[in-house]
Amino acid sequence: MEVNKAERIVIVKPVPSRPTCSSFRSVSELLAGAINSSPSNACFATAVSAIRPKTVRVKPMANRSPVGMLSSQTEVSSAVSYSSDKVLNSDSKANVLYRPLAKVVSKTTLSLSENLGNSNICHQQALAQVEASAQPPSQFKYHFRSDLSPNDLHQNFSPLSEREKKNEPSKMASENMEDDQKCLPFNHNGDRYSYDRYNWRKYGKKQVKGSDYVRSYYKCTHPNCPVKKKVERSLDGQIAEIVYKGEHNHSKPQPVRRNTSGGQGNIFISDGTGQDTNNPSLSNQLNERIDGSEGRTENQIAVGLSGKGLLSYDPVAARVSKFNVGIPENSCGLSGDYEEGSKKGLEEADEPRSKRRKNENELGISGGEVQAQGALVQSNIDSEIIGDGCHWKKYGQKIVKGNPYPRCSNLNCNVRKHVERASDDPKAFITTYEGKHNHDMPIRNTVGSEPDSQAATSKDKP
DNA sequence: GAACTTTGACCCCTT
DNA sequence: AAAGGGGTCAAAGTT
Repeated sequence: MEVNKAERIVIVKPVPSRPTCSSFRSVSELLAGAINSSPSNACFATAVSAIRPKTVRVKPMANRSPVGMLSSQTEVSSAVSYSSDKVLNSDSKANVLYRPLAKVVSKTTLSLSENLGNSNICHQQALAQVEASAQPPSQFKYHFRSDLSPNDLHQNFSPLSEREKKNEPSKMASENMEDDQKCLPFNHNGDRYSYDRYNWRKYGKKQVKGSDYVRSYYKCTHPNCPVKKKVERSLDGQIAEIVYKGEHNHSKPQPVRRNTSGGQGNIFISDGTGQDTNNPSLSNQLNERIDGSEGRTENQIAVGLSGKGLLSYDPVAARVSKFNVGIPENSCGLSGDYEEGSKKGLEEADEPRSKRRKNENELGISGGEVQAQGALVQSNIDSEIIGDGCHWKKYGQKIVKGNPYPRCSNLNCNVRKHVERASDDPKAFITTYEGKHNHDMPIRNTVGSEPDSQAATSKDKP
């Protein structure tokens, strides 16, 4: 990878602000609405919490970067985000990492995914994004954002098998809440798995100066493992950024395979080939992507994820893949850090931690992974109306310097959307938004679009 | 009582 | 050299 030291690395870190929403609804209402209402319900997005960058933090990283930090800026930058036409070069010090604008998973998508009966859509998308960005980075920084709460997403993407067992809509909300706990990524030892399948222990928490973010510090619980990660979350618990540091000196915790009566796998993907999972292909994907984004020296993974977009693992994921409804184009409610995201959901679920832990122990897959899986319900990128509910017109395309990803810039009103995708994998893509819509979103009635909406914009609408 | 999180304080690095 | 902020520690609190 080519290194351009003349350039500087700049991380633009917007500070989120909440758009006002005249029609607030309770979580249960949202859930109910997501489950029962039609896909075209534009209000869903409105109801979903959203974070929109209000200001930006420009943080020169060159000096502070640990060894190897951002050394593969190419992947990082390109994979994460863009600033207009600035080409983000590898190790470039001039790279600009934009924190993607908050996005909302449209009701349409939720409905669709529900129809598909899987919870992997978002997860796959996340994986795709990660994969797209997961070049051999020494430093990784993923930026995913979503406006869905763990419950929001999870509720709507609950596993098919789970739904099949539940016939009473009125109970779905509460039961799904419970499912959240059941789907916590914990290993058999009770240690908490993150989406990355490592175990983390929180050792610190701080309010990020000059922003609304709260930063949590985690250490890998594996003995002598030097890996740490810090997770930034907005006040409402949404994960804004995850940064990994260090290299694991051990393999990922071995998953415990369990089968429950409901046919819920709750299985962790093995470190190897993934053959011991219900979905080998998926497993491979996960491993590849996860491996590609983690465990590298001084990796900095700022994953734009939705701490709230948690989903339970659905062994039926394979089914989802079959549907492959479309090409993901954005980061829907991702849970790069399942641990973080799930926590919020758990707290909201108001369930005793002891119980949570118990449930957690029964699970092997991280919600983040699942969530990413679920992100695949997307429309084609070149569609005039993309999943974010807005019209987009492709006005350019270029090969990102330093990597093979073509980059498209869609222009609409004041908003630009950059979509980066791997040439060899149409599912691997990174979407970055710039600017703010100055108009209402077109109303769609079609199912099949995806959750690629910009939260604030959507929320401002009635 | 164990395990984990929270939180204030401290240390160190950067500016 | 001083101030400010980030990262870490460790006691207290929570489940």
